Amino acid sequence: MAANRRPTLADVAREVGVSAKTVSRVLNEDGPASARTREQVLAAVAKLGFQPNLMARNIRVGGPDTTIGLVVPDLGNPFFGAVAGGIEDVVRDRGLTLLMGSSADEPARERGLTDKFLARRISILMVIPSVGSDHSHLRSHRSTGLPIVFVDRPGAGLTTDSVVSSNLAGAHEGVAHLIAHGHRRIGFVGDLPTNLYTRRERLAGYRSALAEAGLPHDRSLVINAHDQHGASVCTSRLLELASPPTALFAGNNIVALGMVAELARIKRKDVAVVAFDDVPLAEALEPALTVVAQDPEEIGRKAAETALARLDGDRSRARTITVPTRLIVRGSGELTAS
Amino acid sequence: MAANRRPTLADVAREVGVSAKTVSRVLNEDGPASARTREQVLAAVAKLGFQPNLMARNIRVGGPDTTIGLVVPDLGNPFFGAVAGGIEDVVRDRGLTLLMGSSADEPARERGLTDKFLARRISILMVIPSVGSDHSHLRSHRSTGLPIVFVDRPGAGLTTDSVVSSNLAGAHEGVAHLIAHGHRRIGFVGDLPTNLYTRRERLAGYRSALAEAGLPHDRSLVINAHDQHGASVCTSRLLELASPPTALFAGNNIVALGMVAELARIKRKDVAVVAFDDVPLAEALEPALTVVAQDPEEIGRKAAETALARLDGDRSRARTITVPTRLIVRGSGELTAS
DNA sequence: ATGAAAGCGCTAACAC
DNA sequence: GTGTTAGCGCTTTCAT
Repeated sequence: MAANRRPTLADVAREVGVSAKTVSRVLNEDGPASARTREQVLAAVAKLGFQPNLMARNIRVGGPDTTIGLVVPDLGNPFFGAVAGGIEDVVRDRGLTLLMGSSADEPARERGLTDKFLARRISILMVIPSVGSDHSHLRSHRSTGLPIVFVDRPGAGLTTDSVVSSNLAGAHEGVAHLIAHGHRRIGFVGDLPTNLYTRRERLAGYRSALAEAGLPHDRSLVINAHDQHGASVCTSRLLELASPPTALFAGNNIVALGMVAELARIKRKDVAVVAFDDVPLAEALEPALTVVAQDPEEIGRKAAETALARLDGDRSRARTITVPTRLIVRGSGELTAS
Repeated sequence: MAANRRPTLADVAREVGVSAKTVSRVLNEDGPASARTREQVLAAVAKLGFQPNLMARNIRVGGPDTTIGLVVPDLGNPFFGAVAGGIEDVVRDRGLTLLMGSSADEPARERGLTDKFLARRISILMVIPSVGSDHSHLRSHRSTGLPIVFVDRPGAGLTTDSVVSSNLAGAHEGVAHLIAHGHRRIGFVGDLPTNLYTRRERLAGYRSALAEAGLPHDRSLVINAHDQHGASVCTSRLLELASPPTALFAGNNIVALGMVAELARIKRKDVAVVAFDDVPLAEALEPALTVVAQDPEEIGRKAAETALARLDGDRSRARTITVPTRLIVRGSGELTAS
């Protein structure tokens, strides 16, 4: 009972008293088959509980496997979960299945995952690149016709399609919102590492908004954190400056959580806040949190659509698709500067 | 340039002037190989950009594929993302990769995914069962030695391992907390459909806490919602009753979001609340949200450990592992009844 | 309408 | 230390 072999095509054929090829024909609705044969085969399949071995099929047919490899930094981060959901929505109809792994933003783990995926002959590769990753090794795969899409951040060493949020414009809009309410000293708490693409773009948006308003750029107001707790520490540190900011901009969802938690802890409702990326319960906070919302599902969908187009023969040059962000005004950004 | 064939073992062998088996030996560190041969082979592998075809290998070796199939209801729900992360943490060292798909809680989609996974000859199957699914068709696979684990909810029609939260005890503890603060009319907003395992268990916990305190069970105080908005509607409906509850219990994280959002919207800070499942920013709310926290990563880890033990030959009878919940008191449950 | 033989890319089993 | 043969489970090609 323990380790029974699974039945094969040959087993089914033997059961019916027919050749393997005939069974194959019935199951794939390939060539012709008499009604009687078809019935018998189907009956035997059901009886034996036969399920075709997809790997064996793929190997013979030679085409890629019907999977799509996706590398994310962290499976637990809802942002990436939403991206994955968007991808799945689009590829489901094509019969593609998601192969997923998390890189912890470490290039070595990212490389290990992509190598494994490639060894499986995936149909599409999608990567949210880790900081410091180099992707030139993927060139030979691209030239084999494998669609590769970088998601959320651009890759390095390989020219291919990518899908990102309007990070710079979104941050600009959020900071401009604060400036419009009279703030002149605005703190920025960003991601780590500091050369992370999204952090650089959003910081650039922060700076451009300041420049547009003719405000000076004070480096002491820019600080970075790796996790939620770090963001809390950064927040209190900024507020303890000799000349503290009257408003804060959070560079991502995790930072936003830490920042809001810290402001609640020290009961500071007078500090204006705008966060990049929406968070649950933003409306229930006091004041309700104003955010620059991303659309992770849409990012996933666009990435999937692009990759499928490539699979269908689209040979146009690599594009970068920008998914717009949206300022959702809820109150926390409208506190006026003292 | 477009659809170049990927190099095979034979290509590498030809390049070096050696047999395919020798290349295989070098790459898998199987049998012996002279230092010189090894070098030449490695050089050729690098030159041609050869990557072994894992599917071909698997088919020959006959063992299962080094993947683990995971069906979740919704990729975007952070609870399931955290479960997936816990699983990955445990199986990574064994070289197993996650194959994931979302069922939308529809039995047909769940079945489609498991069938696809099984056709790929996965090493382990993990399912968060949809309401109404039947799993008796998996019996033949179990008897082939495939470890199957139900996660978060028990499956139907198949006796196998499962890992769940202490739903009943957790809900009991949360409701008892409210009772201890003088509440006698406590509303319960649960999941839909009403026969969902987690809802039934948590409702049972709610009832047992009432019974323990000698409180009557008023059916009009129990109501259900499918999504966040529905939970908001349920919340206001409960509060509009002729004899409204003074405290509310939220049956899951999504319901909690809707409930808290609604209470904030109508500015009711006098209603005590305890939620099942933690939510981000619970500490930053006013009052801070008291929750019965689950540990999704631990659920994932336990499920993975159980499955790996089965893979390693554990033939003991099927177990149900219960991962404890933890009451986190933050304030919202301590409002005393008027 | 069906079957036989060959072969996809790889490795097990046996040579030498 | 290395090569040969056979064969995993399936499909292609060509017969019949």
